[in-house]
Amino acid sequence: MRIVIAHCTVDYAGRLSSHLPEAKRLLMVKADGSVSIHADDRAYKPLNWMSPPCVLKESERDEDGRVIWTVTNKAGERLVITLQDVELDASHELGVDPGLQKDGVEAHLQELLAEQIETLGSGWTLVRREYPTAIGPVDIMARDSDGAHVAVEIKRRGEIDGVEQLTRYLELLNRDPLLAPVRGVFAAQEIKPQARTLAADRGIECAVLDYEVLRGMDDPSSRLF
Amino acid sequence: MRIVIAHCTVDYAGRLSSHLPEAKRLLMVKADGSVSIHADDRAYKPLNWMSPPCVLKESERDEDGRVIWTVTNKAGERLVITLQDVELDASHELGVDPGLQKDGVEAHLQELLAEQIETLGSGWTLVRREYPTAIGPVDIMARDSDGAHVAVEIKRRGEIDGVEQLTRYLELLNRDPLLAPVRGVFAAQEIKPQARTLAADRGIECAVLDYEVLRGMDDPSSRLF
DNA sequence: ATCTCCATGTCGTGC
DNA sequence: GCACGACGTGGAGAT
Repeated sequence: MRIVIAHCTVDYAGRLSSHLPEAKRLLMVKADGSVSIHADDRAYKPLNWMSPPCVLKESERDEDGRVIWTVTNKAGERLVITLQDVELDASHELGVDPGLQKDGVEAHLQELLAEQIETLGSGWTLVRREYPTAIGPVDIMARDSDGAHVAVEIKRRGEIDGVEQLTRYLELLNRDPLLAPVRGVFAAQEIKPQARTLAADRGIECAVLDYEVLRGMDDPSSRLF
Repeated sequence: MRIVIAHCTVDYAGRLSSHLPEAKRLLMVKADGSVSIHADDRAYKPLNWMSPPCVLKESERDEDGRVIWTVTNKAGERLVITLQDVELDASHELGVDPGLQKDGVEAHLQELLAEQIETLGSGWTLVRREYPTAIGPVDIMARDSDGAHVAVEIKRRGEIDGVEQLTRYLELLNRDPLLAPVRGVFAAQEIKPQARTLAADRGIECAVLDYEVLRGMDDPSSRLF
């Protein structure tokens, strides 16, 4: 990884056009060739960048001490950086990162809820996770205590688009006489009021999931029986 | 801005839990207090981060030469970084950035299309941009050559959620007897097949916009009259 | 503070 | 390769 701190101007032409007036900034060149330009605020987002795969060409220093970096990719996007007054230019070998281990995302919720489908209703049974349909997989397909099918859409945060998604699935599933009528359950750790209202309007039930409880139930050390 | 290159392990507990095993990484502390941790690949995304506003507390060096950074925010999210073998620790004053100037985003498309609404149909007239409704503004409200209202949703890339959005607007607008019937046009630089299919199913027309042409038409230097 | 929607979204995954 | 959905989405603007 190469870290440069310098005054620079930047022009990007690609999916849009953009320009950065001259200012002192951080330039980061990574081992995969990618380049990003950071200001002194916002942890996450660089002001400008080029994602890999891409190629950086560095010009000779001109009579005013300027250097031009031209970063291009296959799609014809182009990032041109003009540097001057370089304060820092450091290269460090970082090696391959072992990567981030995550816990608590939607996949976990789905796993836990599938194992404990009775959380949603007594006597309910799991048909399968990722139940395939023509327009994509339903997170969980289950049957209620009467044997009727229930399509469950799981979100970490339940918002309107999740309800729309489930609505599309239900519309399709209910066209299948072997399945219809299919009930819908919108399950999330948190459900926004607007989503709850829309769900009610569509005849979709809502269920708020408690990740800690689901995980606790799943944790053998916490089981009483 | 403070740049540190060091071996570190990272634990995050907040919206999810995550862990980074020990490896050499770049740590960036910005003037707004935000912290991000970068590996040597992917230009855009840090492995881990804490967005401002947040507070960084740095421990004393322990007997093994380790330092612990604890970054917390108001919401109770917590990022704990254990550093050792610090290779670089550099601070640079960057100042406030003048910011990015953009050209070619949805706002521009909307502006240009509003000026040239006849692109969508001969004899069409603009009612207004950002036409207000109870559930949010419609990008463009127009009238066709028969005087019928047309709601136009503009996207850079037309996907399903854009069609859903327009559908919600149309549902609402068509309840107003002073407006109904309201036609819908889904306009984008590129429309995904699934979105096109859904739009057709909902009786919504699609229009592919050419940004260069719209801009060219708007550019006084290119006008012939 | 909350809600909404855009984004050069990025990133993984399944086809 | 394309398409779809999740993301600690982030970030900006309006209510």
